[in-house]
Amino acid sequence: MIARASKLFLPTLRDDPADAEAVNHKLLVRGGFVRQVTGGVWTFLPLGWRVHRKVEQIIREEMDAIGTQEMLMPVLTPFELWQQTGRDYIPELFRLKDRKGAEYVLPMTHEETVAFHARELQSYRQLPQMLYHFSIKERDEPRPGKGLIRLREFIMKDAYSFDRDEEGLAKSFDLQRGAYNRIFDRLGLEVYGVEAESGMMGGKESFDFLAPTGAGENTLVRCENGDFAADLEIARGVARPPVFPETLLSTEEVETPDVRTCEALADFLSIDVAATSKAMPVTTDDGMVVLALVRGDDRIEPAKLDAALGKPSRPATDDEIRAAFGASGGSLGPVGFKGEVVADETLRHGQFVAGANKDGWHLLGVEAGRDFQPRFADLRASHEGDICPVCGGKLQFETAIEVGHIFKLGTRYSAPLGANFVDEDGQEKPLIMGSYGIGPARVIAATVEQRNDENGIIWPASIAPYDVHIVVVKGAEEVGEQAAAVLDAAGFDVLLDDRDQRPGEKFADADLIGIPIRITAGKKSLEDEAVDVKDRATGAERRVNVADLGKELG
RNA sequence: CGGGACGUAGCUCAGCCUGGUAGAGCGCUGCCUUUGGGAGGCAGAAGCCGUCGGUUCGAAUCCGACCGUCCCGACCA
Repeated sequence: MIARASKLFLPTLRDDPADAEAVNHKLLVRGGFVRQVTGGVWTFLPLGWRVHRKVEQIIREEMDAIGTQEMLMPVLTPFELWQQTGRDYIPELFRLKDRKGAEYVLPMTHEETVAFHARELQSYRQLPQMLYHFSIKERDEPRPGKGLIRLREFIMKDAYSFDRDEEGLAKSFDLQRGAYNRIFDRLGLEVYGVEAESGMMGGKESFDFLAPTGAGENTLVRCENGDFAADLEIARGVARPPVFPETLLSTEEVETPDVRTCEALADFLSIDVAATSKAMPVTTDDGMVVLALVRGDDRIEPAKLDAALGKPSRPATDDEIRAAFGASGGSLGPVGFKGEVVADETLRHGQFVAGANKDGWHLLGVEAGRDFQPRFADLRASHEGDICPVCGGKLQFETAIEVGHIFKLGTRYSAPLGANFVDEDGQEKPLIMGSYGIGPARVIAATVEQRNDENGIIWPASIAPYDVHIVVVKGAEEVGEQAAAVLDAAGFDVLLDDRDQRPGEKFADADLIGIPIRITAGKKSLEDEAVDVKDRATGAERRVNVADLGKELG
């Protein structure tokens, strides 16, 4: 196939768009791949859509290869289905009414709809089943942005598995996980599969696929020795051991005027900040004030705290703190507090300095179990300097894009929607479900974030919009056409830049667009019926006879 | 939802403080010239200065509200 640049809708830009910060945003807009219509809502222009379809095709092939069947479910969905699963409250859910007043949602994912169809699976003899589709998802995100990373409307491949039991689900899950690894491999993306939080999807186990990039919304924690990787939200790094002061037989009050932070406290007392404790009072959604306690050098990871509490929480207000502690922030501690105390595992052993619940005073030698009775949980956010739980190596932190997420759902959707089957024993049981999502737009964003230089994008061959970009310099039109014809006959997709532009502009556009192979047809090579072939990634250039192009690039 | 920045031609921006005929570069149209890394010349087209309201003889400019975009935070399958 030969596409002529002179005929394409391919609006490249010389400058970065003013409102772009993320690299993927800048380069995809400048390269004429995409345009934003409104916040978080984008059009894929012809060039960008070619990339999108290539990404889809790789996903499609790997889904098909493990027996997942492609279908298509609608966007417009009865609200009732979401009421039945109790997901009708989700703030990100777009809702609308038709002219008769009937209510609909624009779904953010299709568990409800696919479970609705799965009601037609009636016997264990029909299991397992795996279904998928590519379809538009709608999410009323409070803060869309960062180019194609956080969108309000996007296409997702979502697959669903249906099994008779947990064992079957484990097999389906492994099949999908294997397919995901092959997909990311073919996409040329650096991706790490890690344990993850399930969030509002429910279910028991989930696995995130994180692509480390310059822009992103997740943090990938990795051991320098490559034996540990996790999402920061659940990463369990090992904190360094504190240097404790002398052990005390009982707590001692100490006056600490104007000390507001743990660092200041440690300075004031001349002790290791890791030997202090940090109190964070939170209010749960049922109105209880709970004291969360971590080491002075740690920060609380809210996702972990909520998981430990089993319910959402928010920082307590000043009034709530006064009422519960009789002191204000900066001097709070667990000793004497009447409510529940949840302490991080790092506080299990040793004596720490804690607030005395008296403004301007702290307690020395506070010991869990002796001076207060906490419930222990993993609350602390891992941070740089933590130690790998596997090998003791150093943990490294990287910003990452979540490009895929797979879940073991169990009966979370099948039970409320009545998607049951009759098992071998004659009993009716809910289907055991899994769901498996991947967003091509995020794949594209992550690819651009990972593969670019100061001149533009460097696509991997597997998803490049075209295979070869031919730059025709004035006077070499004939050779350019010949080269295009030879490559076309050899099965390559060719972008032929036949525009009436100066060569510099064409080279700049070629670098920006980032097709892996650039061919220049110009006077330099004209006399020997040859062209210059340049590798976008390495910059290596060589001269090839037009007749040999098919063989040389094959 | 909190904090911040911004909104003027297709794009990137100046003008605003100190109110008085709306500007530049790039791009676009025509012609000339040039052609292996975003050339040059001549001539042109192109903007309801985000919207609404207020102040004023007069508002891109001052004031207010709203809308939109981007960033940080909260939130997030």
